[in-house]
Amino acid sequence: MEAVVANRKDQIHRVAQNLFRQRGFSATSMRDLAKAVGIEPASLYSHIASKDQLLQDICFQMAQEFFEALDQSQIPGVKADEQLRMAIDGHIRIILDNLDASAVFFHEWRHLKEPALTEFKELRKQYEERFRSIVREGQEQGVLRNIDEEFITFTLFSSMNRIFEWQETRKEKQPEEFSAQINQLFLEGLRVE
Amino acid sequence: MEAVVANRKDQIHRVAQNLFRQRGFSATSMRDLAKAVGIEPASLYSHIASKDQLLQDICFQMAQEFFEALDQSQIPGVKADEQLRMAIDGHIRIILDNLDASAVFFHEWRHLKEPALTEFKELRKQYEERFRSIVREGQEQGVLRNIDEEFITFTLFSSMNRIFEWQETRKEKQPEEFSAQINQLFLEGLRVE
DNA sequence: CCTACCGATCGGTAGG
DNA sequence: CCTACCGATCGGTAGG
Repeated sequence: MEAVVANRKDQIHRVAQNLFRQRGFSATSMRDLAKAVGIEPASLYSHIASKDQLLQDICFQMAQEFFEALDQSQIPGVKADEQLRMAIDGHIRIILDNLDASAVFFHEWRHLKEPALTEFKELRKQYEERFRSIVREGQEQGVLRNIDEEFITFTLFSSMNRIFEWQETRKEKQPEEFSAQINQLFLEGLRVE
Repeated sequence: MEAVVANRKDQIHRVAQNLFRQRGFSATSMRDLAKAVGIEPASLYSHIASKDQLLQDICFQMAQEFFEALDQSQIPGVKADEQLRMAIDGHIRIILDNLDASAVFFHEWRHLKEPALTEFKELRKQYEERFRSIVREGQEQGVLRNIDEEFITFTLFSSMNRIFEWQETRKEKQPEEFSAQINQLFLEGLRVE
């Protein structure tokens, strides 16, 4: 029975990620969610604590995925431009592997309740700071151009974090090519020649 | 009395833009809006037709602003790279002049009801196509590098359309510098040397 | 996992 | 622009 409960919980999470992405967190009711899962609304609460907790789980699970990918891409002794390339690859891979959850992560985090909201913002700040410090390192090593690293990182995240929207507008292009093209644009544009 | 009504209507629009930005369209109630304006909820309907109409007005007014700025930046006989620079300048200026409305435009358009939703997507598609055609022109003229113009335009919009979030995270930097830096990144990165 | 149900809140209208 | 109010829907609980 434990296995069934675990599967149902996973199913609820998957369906919730999809609905929250399509309609937004606030515009998705627990009745919508229950119907899409195929059970009565009240039955959801055998598997999850609350709608708020559901959003919290989705956002913090994604945060963990991003941090783990970043940890793996930071190998000591590797030049900063290569570290940046690997960090970009990892970040984009996590998004592509979790399209619905990523959309919720980037669009719906505002609806987190305190103290989760403050903690979320803090984690995001730390994550972005690690990218900024790689850029700074690259500038100190002389392998990256000396453009304001606050701006570069902000723009880099802007570009990466909307990849999940690509499919919503156009489908001819494989999203996998994104990583290579983002890297080309930012690294060829930034690398000292 | 007409003047008073017009002012009140403008005030409702401004307050709504701010609330929809902060809390999202679905999570903002007409009671929240009325309270922030300083009148009773029912009194809102002397000035606006519905909550849906309010969102629709905000989104389509912004769409018009963007198109007008683009029209003004397209001067015949000007080289495509310079036209792109002016189009970027205009787009970013509209965002900076309408921070709350821009945030609603970019985040809350999903909640538009049909047929407005379809019309909105169509307008956005047309607008983006005009940028893509400037990039293509630049490539044909040999002044812009031959990187996939779908990708370039998508990434360019990703970078420009999140400028309104800059102040939410950091305040040290003037948003006005953005236009120059986006242009530097994309045009120096793209321009044939 | 269901039936039955709660109090709260929603967008909006009637009538003045 | 207000008072009074409508039907619908919300997240969630009790009890089995």
